[in-house]
Amino acid sequence: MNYLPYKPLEIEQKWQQKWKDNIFSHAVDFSDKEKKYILIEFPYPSGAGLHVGHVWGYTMADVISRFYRMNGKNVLFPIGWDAFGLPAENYAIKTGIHPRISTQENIGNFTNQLQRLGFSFDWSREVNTTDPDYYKWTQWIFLQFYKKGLAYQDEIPINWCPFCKTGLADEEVTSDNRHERCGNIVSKKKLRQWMLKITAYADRLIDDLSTVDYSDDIKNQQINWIGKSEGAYIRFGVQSNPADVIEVFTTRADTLPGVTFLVIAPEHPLALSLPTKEYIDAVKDYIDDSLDLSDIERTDVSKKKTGVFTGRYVVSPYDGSLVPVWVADYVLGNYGTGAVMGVPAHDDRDRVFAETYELPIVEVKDIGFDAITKMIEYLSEKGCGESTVVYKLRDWVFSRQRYWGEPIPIVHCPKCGVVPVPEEQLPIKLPEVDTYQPTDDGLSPLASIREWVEVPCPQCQTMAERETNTMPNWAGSSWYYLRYADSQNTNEFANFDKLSYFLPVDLYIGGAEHTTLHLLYSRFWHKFLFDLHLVPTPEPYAKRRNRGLILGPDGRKMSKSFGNVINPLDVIEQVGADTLRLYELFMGPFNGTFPWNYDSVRGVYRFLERVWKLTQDIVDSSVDQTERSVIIKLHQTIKKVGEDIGALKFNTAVAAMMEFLNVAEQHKKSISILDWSLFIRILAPFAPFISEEIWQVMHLSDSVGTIHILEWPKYDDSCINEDHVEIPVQINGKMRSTIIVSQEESMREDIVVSRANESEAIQRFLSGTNVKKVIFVPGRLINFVVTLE
RNA sequence: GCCGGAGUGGCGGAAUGGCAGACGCGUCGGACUUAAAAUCCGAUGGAUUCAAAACCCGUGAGAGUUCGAGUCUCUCCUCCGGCACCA
Repeated sequence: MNYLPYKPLEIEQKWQQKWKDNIFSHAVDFSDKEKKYILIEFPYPSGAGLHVGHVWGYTMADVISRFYRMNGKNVLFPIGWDAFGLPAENYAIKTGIHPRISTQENIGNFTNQLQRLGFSFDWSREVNTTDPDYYKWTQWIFLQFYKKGLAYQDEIPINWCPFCKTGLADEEVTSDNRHERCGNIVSKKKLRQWMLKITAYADRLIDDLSTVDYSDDIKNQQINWIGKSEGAYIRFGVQSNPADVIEVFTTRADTLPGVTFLVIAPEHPLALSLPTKEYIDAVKDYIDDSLDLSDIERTDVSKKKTGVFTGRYVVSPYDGSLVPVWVADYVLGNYGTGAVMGVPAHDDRDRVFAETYELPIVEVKDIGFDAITKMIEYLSEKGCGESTVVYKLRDWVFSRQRYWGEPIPIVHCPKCGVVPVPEEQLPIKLPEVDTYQPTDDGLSPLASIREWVEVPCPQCQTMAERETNTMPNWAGSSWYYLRYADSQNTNEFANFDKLSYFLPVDLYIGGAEHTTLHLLYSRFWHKFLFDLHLVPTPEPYAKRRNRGLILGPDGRKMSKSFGNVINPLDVIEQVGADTLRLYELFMGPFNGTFPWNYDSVRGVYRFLERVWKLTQDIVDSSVDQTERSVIIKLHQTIKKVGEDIGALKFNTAVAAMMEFLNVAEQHKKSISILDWSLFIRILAPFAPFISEEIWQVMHLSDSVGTIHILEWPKYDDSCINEDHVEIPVQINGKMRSTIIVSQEESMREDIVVSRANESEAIQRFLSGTNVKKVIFVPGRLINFVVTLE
């Protein structure tokens, strides 16, 4: 016959237009239906446009959302823009184009691309972190942190380029500690910063992981990141001046008798005041040198251990012996107390240090868990120490010296000090500036807008100054999933009842790179809001899975510099969005890593084209009855695809549909339109465009309604099982033959055994042996355990 | 070094402890075509064999548990991801 050709671009363009303001993808507040909240990490709308990695994650979430809708659920599947960030600001520095303008353009571009892919987002709930109506609430939440004492200021070293005179983000610093733009060595500069006290939630962030369904690798990574370790503080008095005390942290208090030296970090408060006259110059030089080193260099394992003696001794609280104090950069200032006791016999790093400087090594006999307990008891009695818990997790540096972020709603008053902006004055909007370059002394570009900075103090009306730091771009993404529940609310960040209906998120899909930052930060914010009774659940995400990584065709990570980036739009131009969606799902399992393969894209295109053609055969022959073998395969496929979607096994779901097509093509003259339409329905969540076209245009149904609100087909159990099954026959566990029996017969041992014995091949293998045992797995297999006669 | 994850055909991958290699790609052969592309049909883990049947070997290596191991246990190797002088 003459087939109507499959023209994906025409079909997709048509439906894309019609779906623009579809409402079947809108979630309903307080519906009687069961809700399902499917969340994807909202994108940063970069100038480069959508990435194939986005497409993969979003397609999986879209399939699930469509599947749940067809199963009668009220699905919330929202989208928004994480639009503050460094690239837009750097672009503005380079071109002078306001970040708001370029961001708006990029959002328009992303929107088109997402719609082109047929994602069934609820566009009525779109959020944008740079919208003052949105960041008003980001600022508001900050004020709540401030009021509870969880937002505070501290002097924190930042990356500083002395040549450009700007502060730098970590990602602007190359691995050899240079500014990526100008190539100059980056140093550290201490600046006043706002901090959020995430450490106050460290225990709960660990403990509550047991209440959520995150994959084990995610849980482990978060636990290791928080890095809880139990140990003890031990205090050593300085010999020359017992008022000075050096406190160390150790997890091995039992090794205290083996202490032969003490090491303090170059950043330690006593590092400059402790040394004797004789040693002070050497110590100063050493500290200057080590502070020039980057963290990466300091913590490089291959680096030689260096240090310098202070000329001072402390007194061991264990036996009163004198212990020399050294300064060395292998001890970090920001972990524990910035000081450690050197026990070279029981710690590798201490041993290397001791060997380098020829310090004594003393072994401790009585070590272990009990010894630790005894030692801590002994120390607490003497008042020289106590048990404690420390964390690797540090408080969150929450300010940036940047323009393109949420202004921190604080006023600094010469009389009143730090004054929070009254809530009714929110949002504090970003002012227009002439230049986006940070100032020479490392302040945000906002600092030079005097008419914005100078405001009367909200408390005493004295002229005061606004905080000019902005928030990091993790701020807006820490609570966006809450806003989706009630995105238009002007009185509160979201209505509690609506939150109670939609929360928690049932499935959160995103990239592994956000496991320890965004995911942890947003859990922290959520718990804080929970404590204020503003959100209904202690955890935001009931289930989290990280998607894997798509590599370039050359097997390397996609990167501009390798020239191996696949642009999803190019793929769509060639084969259409349905093929792109299906291909990415088919590539491999949810969290795997695989290279792009053009030829395999072709294979998926062929599949859709064959579906298209076969539809015409089936409509053309218009039979009422479907061949039994096709019915069986159809119902097996409905079952398999439904189960696979629930288990996030999209690759095998697609494979199952391909298998069905292979069977169906063998019997194309004996498939009813009705049965075929069931197959098109299960294809619909995966390939929404071609399914809709087949449904509405190719007369599979009299209905003109969209296929995407139809019920997911039910499979018939009586159609799942084949009439006859092939049972493998094993001898001593080795497959020797198979027999074919009916479904009922396959469940009966006596019949299967006698049929097996009838088989020629089996008789040959059994001759000359004694059957010692028969293992029978009903419906599955028979195994004769034999010995030679 | 530590913590995760993974090693299966030429490639991506599939397999509740039960017929290893589903599905797709590629390759080979054939049909159609003046020809090519596209499409369709068939074959496709390896060894052995003129060929077929049959048999043998095969899931990183080695042991173990089991009637039976890609799957479970132990030891080792390799790769990927994350963290790392964290006391």
